[in-house]
Amino acid sequence: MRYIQNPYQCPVTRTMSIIGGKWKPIILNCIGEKALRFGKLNQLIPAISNKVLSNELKELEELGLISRKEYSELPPRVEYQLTKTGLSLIPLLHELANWGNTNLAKKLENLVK
Amino acid sequence: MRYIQNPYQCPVTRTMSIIGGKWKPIILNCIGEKALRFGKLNQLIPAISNKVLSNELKELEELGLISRKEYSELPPRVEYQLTKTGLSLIPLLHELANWGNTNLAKKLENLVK
DNA sequence: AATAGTGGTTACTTTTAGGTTACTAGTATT
DNA sequence: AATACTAGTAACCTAAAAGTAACCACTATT
Repeated sequence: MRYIQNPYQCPVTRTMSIIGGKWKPIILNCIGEKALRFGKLNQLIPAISNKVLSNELKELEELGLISRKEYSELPPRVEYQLTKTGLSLIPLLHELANWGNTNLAKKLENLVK
Repeated sequence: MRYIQNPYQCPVTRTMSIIGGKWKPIILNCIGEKALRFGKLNQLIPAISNKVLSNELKELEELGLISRKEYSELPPRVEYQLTKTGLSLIPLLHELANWGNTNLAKKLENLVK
């Protein structure tokens, strides 16, 4: 693999830029196979602000990992779902989680806020 | 999985905190099966400054992903190698790279600097 | 008439990651 | 006597990510 020394061309770093944020893996995992509304996501992830949630959802949509369906009702209803690409990421997220649980559980306990 | 809504307790986010930086996956991948000196790493990854390289290596060492061997010679010689844990991460990095190449190649072309 | 619920936006501030440049100690070389 | 080599460190700076708090339109409910 060439150019791997440059983050902008490193495929791992590029993948990270999609799932590496503070909230993206959590959001993707929360949605899972379901269709969730904005408010529901906000409930499930109470520590995220609606501004950040809004941003992350927009980015995930632009990247083609989630789809946004707006129903013209009142009060408004918007549902978010994983796309096929988004779904294909879930097993990888679980592998990452497993690796972390196996190899870093002790090291990272003190990181927990 | 409980508490996944809080990044500090989310196993994916915790794993990300290890491999999610701009340089860590590149460094891990460069070392691979070899034992590399500081200067050699700096050559292989010319875009990283020695301050940042030094920091990253320290963090990777603290996390138990690489080992640092100092030879008391003059001029000094220090060699970095992946630990068993570090080596176990390599296949995961490749999976991430493959996923990105398959699913994001087009989306991310414009991100390349 | 006021309040609540929905899915956000706006403006501003703080935090964190990463970058730049210069510098160090000790010896060997020219 | 000056310079080079190694593996860094120190002080400072910048840009991006994330957080905070207030606000919006529209309708339904009390």
